[in-house]
Amino acid sequence: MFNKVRVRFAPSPTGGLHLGGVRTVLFNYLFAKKYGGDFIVRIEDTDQARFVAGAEKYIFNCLDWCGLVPDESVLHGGPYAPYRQSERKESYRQYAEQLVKDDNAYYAFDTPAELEAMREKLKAEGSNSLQYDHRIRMSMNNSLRLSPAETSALIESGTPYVIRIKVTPGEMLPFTDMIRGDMEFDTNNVDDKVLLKADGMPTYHLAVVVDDYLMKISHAFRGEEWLPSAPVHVLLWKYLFGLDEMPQWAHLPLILKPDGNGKLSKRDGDRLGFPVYAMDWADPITHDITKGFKELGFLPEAFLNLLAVLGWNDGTEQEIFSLDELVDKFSIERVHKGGAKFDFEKAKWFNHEWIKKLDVENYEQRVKEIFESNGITNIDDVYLHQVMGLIKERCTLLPDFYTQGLLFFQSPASYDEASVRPKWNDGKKEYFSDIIGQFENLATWEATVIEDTFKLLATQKNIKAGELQMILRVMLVGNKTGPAVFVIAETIGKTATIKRIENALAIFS
RNA sequence: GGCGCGUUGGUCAAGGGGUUAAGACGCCUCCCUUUCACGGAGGAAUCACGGGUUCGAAUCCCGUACGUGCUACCA
Repeated sequence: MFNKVRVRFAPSPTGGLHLGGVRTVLFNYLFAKKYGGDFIVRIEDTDQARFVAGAEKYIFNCLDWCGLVPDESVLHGGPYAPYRQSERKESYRQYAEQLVKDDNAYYAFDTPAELEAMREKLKAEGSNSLQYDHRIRMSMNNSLRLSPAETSALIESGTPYVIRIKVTPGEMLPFTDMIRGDMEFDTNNVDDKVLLKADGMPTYHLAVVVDDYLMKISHAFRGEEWLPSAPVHVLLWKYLFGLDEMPQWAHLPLILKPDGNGKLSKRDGDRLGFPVYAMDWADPITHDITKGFKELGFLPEAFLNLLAVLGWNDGTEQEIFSLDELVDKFSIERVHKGGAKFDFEKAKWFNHEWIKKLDVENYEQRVKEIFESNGITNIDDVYLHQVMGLIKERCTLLPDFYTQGLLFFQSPASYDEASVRPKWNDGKKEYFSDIIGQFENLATWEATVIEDTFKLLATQKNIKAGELQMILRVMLVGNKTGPAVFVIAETIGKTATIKRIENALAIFS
């Protein structure tokens, strides 16, 4: 066991960063910070066919937005560089060859067509296992069956080959998972996985084990989908470095689709109208953009919060947690075993709560950008700040500040006449003509003063103040929504208030 | 098909032999406000099924069902 807690997040840059990925990073981060350990980000780019240019940079952008800063990574440096697997290629081969030497692995020359034929044959025979394993390896084209001379002849002639692990059947492999407790795997069901590919790149199986050892990883968190291949990793540790050095594992539950069945995927987001990626992901080839939580108007605090409580809770009724609180309260034992369906409605609720909780200073720059992208420029920062304070409790997503706040920047484009017409008459018309004059004469323009003036005239004219108030609201806002009407009047100012009443009067009369 | 993992309201979930089975989201009603929202008070809705073990099971055991994952020279 290593002395210091060292955890790692190891994404493969093949596209956007989805919810499950961010949650894995988050749990890694919380665990590392809780125990004063190191949080390492290593890039798993051994699959050149699926590697996507720009994806690595994108991943770091997402981490940056979330505030999950690595202690060691490609970007941040560290004592165990390089942190990109493609740059560690040679060291993997060395370990693979060592395994062969120790008779724990072997060379295999089977072509893809031969492998396919093998599976077809097994299927035809009604076998319930289509794996390349102890049952069939002696009938395949590998160094186990071939003589040493035949093997070296093939290698020297440049025949492509892979290195496969040699799994000894009939063994029970014990294994402890931090979330699931003690488990056991029967090696009879474990196949001879490829460790080193024909192109010289390692597969994930070899690379994680070697890197975890070399980078002194003490705890490893990954998705539940890795559970079936855990015995391969345990075996590799046993063969290469000894089980005592193996990190402790935690297999995280999956995040599932809200409807139907299955793991949440990018397609579900498109189909159901919510994001599954942390930030906008632009496909470099098709240029399709997949929406991200950030761009949709989520706060990073809310995003992290909702992810943390998907599959974990601290046992109390608390649901809103800051990152610091999470570091303090996180415990791996309280992570669930079962997958959780993602609920976008609840996700929005978290954002709403965080918008209310945080001072607007934390996000006013982003809101300003939203206004500007909608053509509202020359915004006064102090005024925007004031407006945001007035409407924050009715905003769920950041763009709501635009829809809710536009009335403070522009006169209504249209009016809810259906609400006004039934109440409209000459008395009301006269009232509003008169109120303009009274407003003009007010020395102080404050909500309470405006309200008093407004109600006094109503009493004098013997008109119900409530009805007038509704009409005033439609005059100023265009519809029956928004904060307290006299506060709106105060905020937009005397001139604008009078102007808007005059505009509306012209239309209603 | 084989193997693994899981299963408390629609969703997230607490609870790990004796509880009126918490709480949250969403939904509904009411109050506040002559608006919407916030806030407050209520409501409907749950232990997958079948067997055990036990005085007693949502909790322990077995089976079944269902869900989900893996079964690539992908991670």
